[in-house]
Amino acid sequence: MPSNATPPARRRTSIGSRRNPETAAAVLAAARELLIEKGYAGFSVEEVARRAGAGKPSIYRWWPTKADLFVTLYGAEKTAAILVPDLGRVVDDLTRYTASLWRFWRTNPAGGAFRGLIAEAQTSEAALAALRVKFLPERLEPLRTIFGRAVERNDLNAADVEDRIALWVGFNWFRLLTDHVDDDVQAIARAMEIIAGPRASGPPGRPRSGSAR
Amino acid sequence: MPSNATPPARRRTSIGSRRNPETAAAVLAAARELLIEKGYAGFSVEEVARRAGAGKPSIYRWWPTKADLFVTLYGAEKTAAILVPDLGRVVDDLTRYTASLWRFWRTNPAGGAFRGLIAEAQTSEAALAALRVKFLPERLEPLRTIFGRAVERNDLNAADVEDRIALWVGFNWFRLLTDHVDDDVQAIARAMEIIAGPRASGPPGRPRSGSAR
Amino acid sequence: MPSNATPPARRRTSIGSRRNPETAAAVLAAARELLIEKGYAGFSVEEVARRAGAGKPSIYRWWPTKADLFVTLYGAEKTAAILVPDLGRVVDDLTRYTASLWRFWRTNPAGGAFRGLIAEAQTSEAALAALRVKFLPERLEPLRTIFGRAVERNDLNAADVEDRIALWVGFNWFRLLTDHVDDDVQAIARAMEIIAGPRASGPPGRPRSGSAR
Amino acid sequence: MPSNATPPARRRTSIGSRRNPETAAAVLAAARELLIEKGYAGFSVEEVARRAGAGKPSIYRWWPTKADLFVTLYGAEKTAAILVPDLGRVVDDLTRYTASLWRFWRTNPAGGAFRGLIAEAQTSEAALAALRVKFLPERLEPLRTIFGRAVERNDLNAADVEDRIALWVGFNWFRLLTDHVDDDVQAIARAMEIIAGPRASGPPGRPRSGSAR
DNA sequence: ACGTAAGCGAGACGGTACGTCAGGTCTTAGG
DNA sequence: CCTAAGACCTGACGTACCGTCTCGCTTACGT
Repeated sequence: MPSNATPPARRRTSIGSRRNPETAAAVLAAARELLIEKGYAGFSVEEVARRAGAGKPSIYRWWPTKADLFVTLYGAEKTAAILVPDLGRVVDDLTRYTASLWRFWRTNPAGGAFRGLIAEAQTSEAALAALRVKFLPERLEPLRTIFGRAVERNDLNAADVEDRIALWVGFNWFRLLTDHVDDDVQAIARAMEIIAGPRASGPPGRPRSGSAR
Repeated sequence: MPSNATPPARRRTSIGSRRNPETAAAVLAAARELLIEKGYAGFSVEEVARRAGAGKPSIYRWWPTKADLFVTLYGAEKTAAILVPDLGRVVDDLTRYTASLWRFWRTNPAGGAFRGLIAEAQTSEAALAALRVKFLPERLEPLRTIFGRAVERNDLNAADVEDRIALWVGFNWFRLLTDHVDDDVQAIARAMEIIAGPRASGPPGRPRSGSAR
Repeated sequence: MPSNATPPARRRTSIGSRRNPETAAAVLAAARELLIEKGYAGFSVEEVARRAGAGKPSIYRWWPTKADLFVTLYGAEKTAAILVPDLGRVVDDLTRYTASLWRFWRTNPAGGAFRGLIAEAQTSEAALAALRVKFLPERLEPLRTIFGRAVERNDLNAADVEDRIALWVGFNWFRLLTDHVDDDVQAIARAMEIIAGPRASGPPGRPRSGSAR
Repeated sequence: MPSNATPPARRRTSIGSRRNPETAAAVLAAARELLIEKGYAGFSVEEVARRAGAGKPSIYRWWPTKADLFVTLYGAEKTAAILVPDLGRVVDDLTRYTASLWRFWRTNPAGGAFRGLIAEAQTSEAALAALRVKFLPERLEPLRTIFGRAVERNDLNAADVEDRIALWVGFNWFRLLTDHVDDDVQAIARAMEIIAGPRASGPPGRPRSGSAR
């Protein structure tokens, strides 16, 4: 995608009654830049339109919600970004994947886009729906893959997976939303060891032995 | 303080050169109601001022940021709300405490206030700082108590506590921000069992023996 | 022409390299209906195209200006609508003709079309020219006929006619533009008696013999 | 009123909870200029706000409708503009007053404002109401004065006045809306002679004694 | 008989303006 | 010196139309 965004943007003209991919690209490029420059605060559809040399209605035609724009933006960045590791041990996979994800969040506008999406979801019902229905299921695929392998290896109980995924997501959100997605791999690893660890079950008072799985 | 908030609010006048506690109360009451009625979306300082029969500047004088208002509001609600259970087993304590917290979030404006604070923190550096410095440490005291007891009982390693707290916080945020703070105690318990469970450590390929701590 | 306009409109396709009269008819029918339904306010080319099942460019091809559309529309309605009365007395002719015209304006889209044309002329130089050059002269023919007969009868001076026509036009516009084209024939008659009456001339101070009471 | 309008407009600061007259003045000045520069076409609240260095909401607060803005604008110009002549003969008074009015329309933005008001009334019900209720009655006072004197002199029948006023208004609108408010006093005088002349009444077929030329 | 030229529905596009909403600042008047 | 009140600027929101443009189709006409 050419960086034809910020200056008034070379004149694009309509290509008729089908969507103009150049326009879409220009909008996304402008949104990307804006996110880098100003973060989620200071992000506005108005400004995106200005930079992209697009009309606001053209943006609203394709992204009826700011959230939709963030989703697309995030998707565009994520494409071909993070490999799902397969190191034979679930904690290692989780740690590496999480560390990669955080690096991605730190170095791309994606992190900002995601923060924006979550913030938006607090304000708009539509954004919340987008987050829950369109975004999360798709983005959690890698996690399911990693945990799925662990289940196949009999390292984890299949019934646990959703709970562990919820913990993983929460951990990541917490760090992202408090702007703490650093590169402390040790800290990540420690959290992952708990997420992937055995349950603390058994009779009260005795935290149990031979626990999980 | 009388609940004189929502209707045009009985006329308050200045009480001279000292802060008028009635005004502060009316503002908080109005904010409270608004949060209950419409949630964080649909919350605006403008509307609070309208309901409280106060001027916006009066609000901004005492709560320079929306986030400050949320902090006060959340604090006012939480006070004297949730007991820290002591059932002798960390999972049980966590489960009960979490369930209580979620009920609190569902039934008080507190949930909305907290969502608002987090959302605000994505936009404003000041709010983020407030969230991290003033808010979180204070609100996590109960958790430290619960985990502290477990450490004393030798059920958990002291070095783990911060990691487990982070997981617990993330889990709660995730649920809150996706509007999923239901009363499924089973689900809570399952998550808590993982949070309080042993680590998955040990040599690669061997998911651990004699695991946690 | 079938009244196939408002519902999505039976599919018309091109009839080759000549103008498709069905399309023109559908556009005019849709414009007609829209004007009846909503009046000039609420009239938009967009909506006409929607109702006619026509493309906007097809409309702009044949009516480069909204004003042109109104002109056509008004012309189409007026055709074969109002007879020029010949009652032997100019006031009676004027009164009857004016009353007929107002009824026509009330019951046809014509009134809306004319209001639209005048309004458009305030915005567009082209529309103003159309109004002055194409429209007015043609539409005033009946008036010239009526006054012409009066001149032949020696009831009026030929030199007066244009002035009286201007007064008549103004009176009608005033009523149309303030949405007051009612059916109060008495009021019309009174105005016509003045328009067709003798001039108030004579030396200053002496309003002239036999004059106004 | 200083011409402090077009450049971003020297920074005005609020004077507290009472309307800022500087703002009102700046808005009106900007509107005035815009009307002169571009006429009614090309007039937009947006542009007025831009030039006045005012926020759109500030404008809408005080002039809820574009029409209201035109009314104020017209009023501001008219103030101290046209004297009501008293020459002893109604035709002379009308002619002189009308000629003055047209000159005023030609040389001030007022003409544009009035055209805008009328055009607006075709589009918005509110504007139409403003035109009929607020504007016209007030602006026709001079006419009532002139005709009132004629009635007192027994030159005219009191019952005629409203009809003659309607004709006068229509004549003026016609000329204004077709951009024909020239300075042909002869033409004005001829029209006024008819407006102020005797009625053409009497038995059908006999246009009444002493009548038309 | 067939290529070309035009008309057509469709609808995306860049724009401009609309009227509204909220944020946060400022000033007044008064206690 | 604080307070209530609300005007103010700013800037974004999402919507409605404007008039232009291009597509891909269909048809009639001229060769």
